[in-house]
Amino acid sequence: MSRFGEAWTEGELQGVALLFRLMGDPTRLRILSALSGSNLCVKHISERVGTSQSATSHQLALLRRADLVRVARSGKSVVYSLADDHVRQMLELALVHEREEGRHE
Amino acid sequence: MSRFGEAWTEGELQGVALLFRLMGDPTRLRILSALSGSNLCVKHISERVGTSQSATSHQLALLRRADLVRVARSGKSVVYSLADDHVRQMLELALVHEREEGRHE
DNA sequence: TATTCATATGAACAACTATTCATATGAATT
DNA sequence: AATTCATATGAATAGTTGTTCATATGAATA
Repeated sequence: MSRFGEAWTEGELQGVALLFRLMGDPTRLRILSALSGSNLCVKHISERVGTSQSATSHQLALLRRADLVRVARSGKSVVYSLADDHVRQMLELALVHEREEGRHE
Repeated sequence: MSRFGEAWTEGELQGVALLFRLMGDPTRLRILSALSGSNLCVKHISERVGTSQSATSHQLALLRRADLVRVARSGKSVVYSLADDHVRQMLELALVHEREEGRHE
């Protein structure tokens, strides 16, 4: 479990880098964090996160393309949810790490 | 375990965002991936990752400040290692996620 | 089918960041 | 103490990216 370091192909490395990069933006992280609580439509995400409809949609498109979130239509609105449990686990791990290092007031 | 979404403070959010952002750069990810195999000095990291000594050192400084890696002097060289097991786990989770989604050739 | 409402998309600009090149630092060895 | 070798740092530049504003799309309802 500790020696998977050498096994990365170039494609995997780029993919994982993209994944982390996408999670590393405050707006997108807020979106993911919101979605970790409940599935939400774009409007609600936008309100909750505090970003414009357009900005929210742009970011959701990125998250969608990277399979970090899933989409489903419900009536007039489009509902987003976290792609799977890995995403949830990564968010949680990062939070735990952050709290342990404790570099925030 | 699935309802920690609301609990994020601003400081935590920024901290976690920084964490992911740092892991989201190909060069830094290569560094972390290399360190997940074994502890290495700057020179060896530089060779292994294929970046200049300067670039490597700059990136290591960022990783160090965010507590993603640890430092120890050994003779003339400075040896870097992953900060803790959370980092290793995050790398592994991301890789698993990436492989499952399988968007790489 | 016409209209509406929610979401998506495109172009452009501002802000951020990774690398390079040059040089500084500083522990270890002589 | 002087020198060397590994690492760190600073400034500048080029490339990347998030937001805004304007507008397009398109499913759902009347």
